[in-house]
Amino acid sequence: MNTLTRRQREFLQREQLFLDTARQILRSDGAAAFTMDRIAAQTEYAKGTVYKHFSCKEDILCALCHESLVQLEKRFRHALTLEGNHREKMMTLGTAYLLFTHHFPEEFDILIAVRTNNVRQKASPDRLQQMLEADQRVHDVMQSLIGAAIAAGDLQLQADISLDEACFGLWAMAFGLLALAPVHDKMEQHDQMASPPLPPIQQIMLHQMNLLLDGYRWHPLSTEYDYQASLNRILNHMDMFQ
Amino acid sequence: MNTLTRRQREFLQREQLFLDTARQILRSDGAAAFTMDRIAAQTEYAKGTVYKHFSCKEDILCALCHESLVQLEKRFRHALTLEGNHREKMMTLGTAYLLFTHHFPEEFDILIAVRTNNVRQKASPDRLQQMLEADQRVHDVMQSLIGAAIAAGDLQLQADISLDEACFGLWAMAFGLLALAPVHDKMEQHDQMASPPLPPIQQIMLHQMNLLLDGYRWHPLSTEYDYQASLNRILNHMDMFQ
DNA sequence: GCAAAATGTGACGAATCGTCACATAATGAC
DNA sequence: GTCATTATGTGACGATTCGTCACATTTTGC
Repeated sequence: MNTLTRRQREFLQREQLFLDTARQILRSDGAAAFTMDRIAAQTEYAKGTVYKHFSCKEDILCALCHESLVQLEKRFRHALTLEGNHREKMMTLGTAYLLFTHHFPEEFDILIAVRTNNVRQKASPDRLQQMLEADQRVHDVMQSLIGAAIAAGDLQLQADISLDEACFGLWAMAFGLLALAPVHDKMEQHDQMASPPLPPIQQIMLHQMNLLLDGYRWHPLSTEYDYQASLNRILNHMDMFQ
Repeated sequence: MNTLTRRQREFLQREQLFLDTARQILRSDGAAAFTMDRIAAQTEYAKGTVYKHFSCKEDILCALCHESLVQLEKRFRHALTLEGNHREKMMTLGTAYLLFTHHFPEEFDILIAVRTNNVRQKASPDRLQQMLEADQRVHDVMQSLIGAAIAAGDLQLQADISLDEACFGLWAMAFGLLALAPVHDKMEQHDQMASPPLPPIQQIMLHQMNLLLDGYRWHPLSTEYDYQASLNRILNHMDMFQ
């Protein structure tokens, strides 16, 4: 038996409806079309009702971001089930992140926008906290993998680097690559039409992660193992998320 | 003799006044106070006049971003004059970036916001192009350093990694670290009050760059040289920018 | 069946964007 | 110097969107 009353359940359901609608608007018509009125109109509720759930627009953004992070966590957890060594699993995490941002560029835009003070100041503390916790859970998946690699002897962190810091560094690298990739692509296109096309972001990510992980001395090193060859297996493994 | 007429000069001067004012508003009162009306009022021009210069709000953002990138380029060029090996110079670039973002967090917020499609779609193509070019010039500084390191034999890129890609990877790492650092700090604070304080972002950046550059096999490696000891020298060198 | 509490509404004021018809000033031809 | 033409400057305006609130409706508990 459910511990919630019908009304409470309805409330939660409605909240979900608002979020689903908001996300759909964002995906199909972009950030410009993302207005409170539009959400209200499309769900056939009044705007006041939307505000019963969310303190402001940025609050919805944070809620969406929270959901995205949950999605990402799901993908990350699946990524860890890949058959392979720990470093391949780490690469799978990177790939999962990459696929996610490419499939839902608008969502990734939110993940970026949420980094600015402006958004964070407006959103409600509760929602912000929830988001941080989801963020933490994503990190936890990475941490568990790094921990496993250490336990298995594939990796040995330098004394002055904590597990958390290692995790943060890898995360930041992936985020930076994905956030800057679109612009980088554009610059390349403008610069030189005739030159060979830049290796796609996927290739870049493989390279850069290999370099960073080699820096960590995470075995087997890229000189000892053909990670390029793992790529198809990894992509196959993540295929179920389209 | 100036090739511009008085009016053209006045026009440019006024444009600069608008930009300076916009930046000042942003720094002192934050993004929320950043409105076209406010800029017009504070410069004692009419709003229409502002729109004679900028197609929209996002256009100003891009112009500010452009200026910030020019600033950054200046600091980067100074960073290269450090006495030391090439890798220390690269670390100085990272430090310059870090100091810049810490001194002007609002400006960095712009640099982040400008990554989202929403902003890029609204800004005028001209302004966007200008910004990309400034971005490119910053990259060029990095590239020249990497090139010098290669020429000096400190670094040898793998065959499948272009100079441009290497540059992009380093840039992305730094950007990611700096963009995510504030949130990371907050998460740490929430999680565990009693634990030792996280190494500040400066320390993290040193570590992560060391790891990545070790991955590149950029000599001298962090195991062969005490880069921790270089830090003060680097900070001193960049002191002139406060 | 009714009072109190919870929920839902949409008109409203405020803020801001970007435009435009008109005002004012500068320029240059004569 | 005058005047037509061009360039520049203005701020009222319509449109959009945010977030609020007094009131309407529904549900709940008794």
